Amino acid sequence: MAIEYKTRTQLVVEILREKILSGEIVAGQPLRQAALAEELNVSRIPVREALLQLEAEGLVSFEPHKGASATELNLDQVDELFELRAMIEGDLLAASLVDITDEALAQATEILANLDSALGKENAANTWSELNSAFHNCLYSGAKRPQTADLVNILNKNADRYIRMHLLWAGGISKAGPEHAELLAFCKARDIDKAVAKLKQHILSSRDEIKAFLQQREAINT
Amino acid sequence: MAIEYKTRTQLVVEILREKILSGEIVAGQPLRQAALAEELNVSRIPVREALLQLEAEGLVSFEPHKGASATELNLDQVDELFELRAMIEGDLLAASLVDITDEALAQATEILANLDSALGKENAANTWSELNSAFHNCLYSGAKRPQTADLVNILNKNADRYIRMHLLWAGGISKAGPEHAELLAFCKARDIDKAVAKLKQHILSSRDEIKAFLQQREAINT
DNA sequence: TTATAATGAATTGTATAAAATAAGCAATTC
DNA sequence: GAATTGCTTATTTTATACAATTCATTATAA
Repeated sequence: MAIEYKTRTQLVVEILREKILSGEIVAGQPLRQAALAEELNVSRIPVREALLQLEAEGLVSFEPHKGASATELNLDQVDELFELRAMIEGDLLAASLVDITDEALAQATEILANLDSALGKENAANTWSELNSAFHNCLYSGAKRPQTADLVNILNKNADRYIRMHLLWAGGISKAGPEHAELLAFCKARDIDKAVAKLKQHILSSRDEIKAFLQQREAINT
Repeated sequence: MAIEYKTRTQLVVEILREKILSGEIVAGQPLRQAALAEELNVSRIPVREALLQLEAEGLVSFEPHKGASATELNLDQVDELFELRAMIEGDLLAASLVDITDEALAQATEILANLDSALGKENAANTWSELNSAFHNCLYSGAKRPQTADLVNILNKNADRYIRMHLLWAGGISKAGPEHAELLAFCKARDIDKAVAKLKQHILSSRDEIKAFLQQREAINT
């Protein structure tokens, strides 16, 4: 594999994104350009540009002259985000299953095995969310809709923070394991309707668990 | 209304976006930072940051060390874009109609009148696409889904280039006028199913006209 | 006391200069 | 003569320096 040269900006994007998704940078916290630049040993320009990119992804909000901060989604926004995902990913899956390859399905099976075994281990939240994303992308690979796939990935980056938070707190989306297996089974059977229904239900049930958790946390903090 | 102070970056974004949407900057053409900076009388930093923002909107593609260029959509991508729009906007309209206000509908009626009269005049494409966008947003105002609305607006900025191009070339999406009127009528009647069906058909029929135009142009250029 | 204006520190936004990178062309090797 | 290597130049990327803005604090006046 070729060595990938990356610009400082790209590196900073990746570092900051990971810090936000993992919760190291907590929502609402102001992100001072100078402080980040010094911490990462770069100048403020790549930091600024990284923050702009993260704003486009929805992870950061950037107000002119006032600075950036990690965004936080309220309950309504979580609702909106997961419903968007259910709709778009459902459509994408339907398009994909029409001519998905056996290789893709085999790969999904493999990822699923890793996914289950990842739960107990160290750093579970990070690897789990990465594998989860890979599993879903694998199922969508037949769709040949690159723009839609990009959009789904951006939406997932937003959802990811909440999924990880929930993983850390509750040890996982409790129903994800069996749901994934059922979903994959419908896909292998090429039963589009049932697969799409299962996927939507899967996304919306994780939404429900996350919302319940957020509500609980809110209640404690007031 | 208060005067809005804008950063140079924001001004550059607006200028470049308009140039791309209007076709003044043609797709594929490289966008040299130094040249743009001199032309607009700013330094390269705000130009860079503007290009990054436009990349997030999908109007520009930015390759490290190689520079930026206005993106061009091929036929498949146009398909994908308009189908995404049909799905998301259809869902948004359905949610909106549940409790849209009479004021919003009255406003939409007004915009529609302006829209029809805008067609003959000078600069038709620019004002038309602005009013078209306002009309649609008006119909979605009841949904209270700010994130989805943002997403729709980004997708529309991409579609806009093709809509304007088609307007300039063929004098308008031929069926848009009557389709808008029918759509509004269904909305006023709060007939969600028919309104959504009409909206989707409206988006997809404009897709068809645009694709036909693109195909024709492609045939000529080869 | 309250409202308003002035002050200054902290922070962001922009310009310019320096460094890094890529692409094209000439020189060299085989 | 084809392929490779090294240099030149154009361009982007990053650093540093400076200007503009915001926000909190203090001073002033009603």
